[in-house]
Amino acid sequence: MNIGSKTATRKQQIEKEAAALFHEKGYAASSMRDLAQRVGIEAGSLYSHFKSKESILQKICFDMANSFFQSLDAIENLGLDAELQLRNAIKAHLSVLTEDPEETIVFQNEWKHLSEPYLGDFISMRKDYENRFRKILEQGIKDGLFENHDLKILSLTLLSALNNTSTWFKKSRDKSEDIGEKLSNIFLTGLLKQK
Amino acid sequence: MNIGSKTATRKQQIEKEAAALFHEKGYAASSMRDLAQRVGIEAGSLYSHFKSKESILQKICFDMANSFFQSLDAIENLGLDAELQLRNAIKAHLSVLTEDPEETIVFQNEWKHLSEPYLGDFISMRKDYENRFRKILEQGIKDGLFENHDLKILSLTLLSALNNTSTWFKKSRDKSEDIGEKLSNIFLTGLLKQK
DNA sequence: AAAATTTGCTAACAAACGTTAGGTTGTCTA
DNA sequence: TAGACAACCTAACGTTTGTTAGCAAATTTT
Repeated sequence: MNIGSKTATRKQQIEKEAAALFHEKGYAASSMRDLAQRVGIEAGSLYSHFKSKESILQKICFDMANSFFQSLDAIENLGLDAELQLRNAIKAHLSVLTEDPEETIVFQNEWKHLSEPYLGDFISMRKDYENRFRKILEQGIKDGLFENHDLKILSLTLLSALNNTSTWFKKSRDKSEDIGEKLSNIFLTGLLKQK
Repeated sequence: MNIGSKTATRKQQIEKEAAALFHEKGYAASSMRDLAQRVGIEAGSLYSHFKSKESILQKICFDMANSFFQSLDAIENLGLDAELQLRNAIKAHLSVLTEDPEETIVFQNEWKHLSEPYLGDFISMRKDYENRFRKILEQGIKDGLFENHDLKILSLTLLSALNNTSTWFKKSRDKSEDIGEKLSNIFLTGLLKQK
């Protein structure tokens, strides 16, 4: 059965190769023949594992979405103050992102090619996730810990900065936790030396 | 001749409509027949104005790139301190971005579909632009004005935050200068109230 | 050992794609 | 007014696309 094993199944191999291909060329410009060649099989054979091209994209997008969601679950309701909660959320987000950088980029850039009802589901999941980050920032402001910045701009800025790391992160060079700490410090203490 | 006039030429109209279409569906998933229908002509007629589909993308990408470059020219070598220089650079970048939000998004997301030598030119222009932002930050650190954050992470974070505004900016609702000031404050003073 | 399932191949389909050739119409220029 | 040119149309081209049907081999389950 090979469930939970370390040897990748064909299906997993296809998914991994698809993530790399979709990342490189974009979903729409990637053909099933392209993908098949990378895997080392014929185009038609892909349909023994996925029922359509879009279903591969769906798998990548929703697997990543679930990973990001779960990474936040472990942090909330721990009674931490806003600063620690934010530092942990940043660390958690980057941990998921750096584990699968190519899947993350596909998740970020290619979701618009999902068809309904997947598209709607995806968008609302994304909105929920943004809201959970916003809640942390809101709490920090309420508690008088954070400056009273514009909440919408603040949360979107933070998330865009986190997500952008996927474009330059290299597993062989960068450490997820280092980046997390540096990003946390940038946002928490700001650029100016004296206040 | 209509040069410099306010009535858009067909070519400009096609470019505008292409930006909207490429933004909505992505370059690869947008067909010339799609585009022609939006303009109100037949697909073949597009070739009286552009010699290929890619040449439309080239026009959009390099026009935007030039706009962003020029917006920085006016700021450098004015003898401003790093904080003011940064505030002005942010304002300038957002001014260009908010003037043509859809072109900006295409510029950001679809450049990978350029072929050589345009692709290489584009990438090096992008790198140059990033470096000019980095220089401002570097100067601020050297002068003891800014905290000694990781320069690479800092500059990429700042630019990603700026660029991300194109995804939610609405001309009817948002003011470019407001966003610039709020973003500047977030980055300059940070989240924490006391140091 | 028989049966069922998984995995893959080949060949082909209908549709959509970017692009071109050749012709028509209208408008500006000499 | 004659000619040049720009803008647009129709029709078609060769390619590539996602996907399916039918079949073969291998592997797993019963």
